[in-house]
Amino acid sequence: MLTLKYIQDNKDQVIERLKIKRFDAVQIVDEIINLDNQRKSTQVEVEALQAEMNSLSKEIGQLFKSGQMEEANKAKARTGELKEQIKELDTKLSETTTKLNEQLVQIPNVPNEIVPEGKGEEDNVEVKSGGEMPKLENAVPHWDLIKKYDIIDFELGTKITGAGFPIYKGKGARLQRALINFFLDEADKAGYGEVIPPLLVNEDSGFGTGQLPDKEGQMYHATADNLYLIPTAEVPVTNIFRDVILKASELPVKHCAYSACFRREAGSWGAHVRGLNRLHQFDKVEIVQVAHPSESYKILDQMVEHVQSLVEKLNLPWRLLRLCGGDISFTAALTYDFEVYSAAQERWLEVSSVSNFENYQANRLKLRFKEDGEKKAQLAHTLNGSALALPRIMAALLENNQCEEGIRIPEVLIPYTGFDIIK
RNA sequence: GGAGAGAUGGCAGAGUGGUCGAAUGCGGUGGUCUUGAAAACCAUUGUACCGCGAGGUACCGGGGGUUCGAAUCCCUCUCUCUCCGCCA
Repeated sequence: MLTLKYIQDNKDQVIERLKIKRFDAVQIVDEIINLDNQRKSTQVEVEALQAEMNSLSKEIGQLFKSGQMEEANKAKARTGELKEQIKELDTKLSETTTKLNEQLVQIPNVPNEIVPEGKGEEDNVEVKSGGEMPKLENAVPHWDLIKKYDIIDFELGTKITGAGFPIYKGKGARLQRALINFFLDEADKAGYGEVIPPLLVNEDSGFGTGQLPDKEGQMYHATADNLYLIPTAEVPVTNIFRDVILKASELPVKHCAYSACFRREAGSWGAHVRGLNRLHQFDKVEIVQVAHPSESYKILDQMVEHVQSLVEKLNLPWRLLRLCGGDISFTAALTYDFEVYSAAQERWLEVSSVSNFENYQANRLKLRFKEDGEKKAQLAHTLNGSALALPRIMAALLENNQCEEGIRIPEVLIPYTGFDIIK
């Protein structure tokens, strides 16, 4: 969430910039400022009373000690009213604080200046692109290829779990594992320390990265234990740093993680979601960084370059989009999407989303750092990106590399798969 | 799953109703000494909010209660450890 101070100091700017995210902040910002003023004045009142109570209690203690019972009891009588008042104001204070936080959490992150205006996908701006478009005639879509070569079985997954939980088989499973290992190795080379995080997280973690309370319905919820299945490794990995104060010299912290990801995708089924295009469970390698605020945009570029190197090594035609205000997520300040071209579907598929959250997540996480010699901790910046999400990469690889003999495996993956063609 | 013990500052570990935001040790930081370092010695060392400041308030796992007053007593939740059971 945004910090109160930022909202107070930049009220007009916040309202103006959030228009790009198509969020009308006029009313809520006023309400927040009002609530905070109310909170402050109530707090001042309570604390004055508490101070009085504290000193009175000390007096009483002294009186008892020196045996002045009568005086002591007289003083005790005075505390009753104070107690009442404190209790009343205390309730008011916590109510105000709760309301304030409820409002604060509802304001999206302020987009960076370079976020383009726009309503949705169609207004995203292409920044750059690369790779060669495959020249194929009568390209077969991946959902037919996987049947032909028996490498992924959707029906079997449906039987065992439900739609959107495919079973990878034989060379399909092997290719999946090859991609995971390739992505992890590349991340390792780029200096990202690997972690294997839990796949279920508690409520605090869901809140820390912004999935809760906003996107509650998007996550699978294990209600018996009140745990959520992670929609992305971003959640557990970023939450490593919840309530942490780092040294400035430790920044940036770089992590990567492979995990299965679980998404309910409620209400989002329809056209364009055949085959591997949209799943309830999928694999992804995620990269996460905690950065110094002065460096976070430089680091965002580095992360984009890292992802670019991956799609290039896989020989996939790619393009990089800067998300417009209408398409960028609630918590991000700036997001780049990578898309790869899928030859048979003749469309671009999103395979990575790389974002700078500035201090929006850090403020929820209480993730701070201290400058050398400084006493005051300040909020760090968090960033993350997919590097990469597997299913659509798989889809594009299968479709783009199909030929008479079978499906050719990209050079870089052969050491991982142990075969160079699926036939 | 059953029984018991526990949760205190970066760490270890005192503190069982007031003088406790909290002893002591270690660690960290600054300094003295030294050619430099180590050792020793001295000082300093939690977070947040309010206030221009002096200062005030809150926090001893979370929440609630008793009391004029709670780290300390009571209830409850979570977590950790030990033993038993089950188990990859």
